[in-house]
Amino acid sequence: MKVATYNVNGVNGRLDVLLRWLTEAEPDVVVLQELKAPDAKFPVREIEKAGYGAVWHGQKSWNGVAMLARGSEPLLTRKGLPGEHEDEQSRYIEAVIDGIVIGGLYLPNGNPYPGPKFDYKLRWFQRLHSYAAELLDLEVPVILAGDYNVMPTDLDVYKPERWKDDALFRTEVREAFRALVGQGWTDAVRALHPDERIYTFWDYFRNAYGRDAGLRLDHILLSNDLADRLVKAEVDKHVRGWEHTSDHAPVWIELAEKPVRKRRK
DNA sequence: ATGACCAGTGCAACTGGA
Repeated sequence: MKVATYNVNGVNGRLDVLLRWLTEAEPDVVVLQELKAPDAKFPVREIEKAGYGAVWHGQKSWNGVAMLARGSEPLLTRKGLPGEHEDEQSRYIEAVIDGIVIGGLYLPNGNPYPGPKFDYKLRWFQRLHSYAAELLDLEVPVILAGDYNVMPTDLDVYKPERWKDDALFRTEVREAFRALVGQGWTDAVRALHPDERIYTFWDYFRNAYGRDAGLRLDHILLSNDLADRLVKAEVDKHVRGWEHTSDHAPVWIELAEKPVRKRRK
């Protein structure tokens, strides 16, 4: 089973790029972020034509998340995170596919630091932390994938010192990510590539992609039983080099049918 | 330190992104 996360940066504006990648990569499940479209403008017809069932949680102009399943309909279980009733930003969607609970998320950017947007990011992180713990308590296979808008360590940034006061790299935010993973999640890409510089985002400015001045922002977290089934975790970096493309590249994992590794600890 | 590039909205020139 191949599960991917992709910040498309406009699902309609870049529909050609999304469909091209779906055809090429053939993922079984995809969580999408930054739809930048209200519910009524989600391109369900084109996505179904490509062979995918879909659920989505849109919003006018900004944010927006979706989940696609190849050859089936995701069973929607949640839109939005609990804990802040007045939160109107579409940043979380959850569905069950093949017996796996899959959460697709788009964590707030949080810039500029300091300020209300940064505070909202930390609150959102705290809500995710609480809800993620509830998911683990269910003792079913769970994936939390998406654009976390955090580089977890120095290895995930082309030039760490330049980013230390940015909302994507502030100590509080890295600490929040570390605490989340510490609940018992596995960062799939890092688990299989512990020492590699791997990026998932390259700025449109300053020829960032050409210089490989990237950031690792998109992560796939696995509950323990799924971590045991992890066989591959990669970034489709070449997609960032396509014409008219998103500033993020798709990230994906391959899960075996049965456990392939021993439980750590 | 700044600005470089994008999409969306809506028709000029902003906001938000990271």
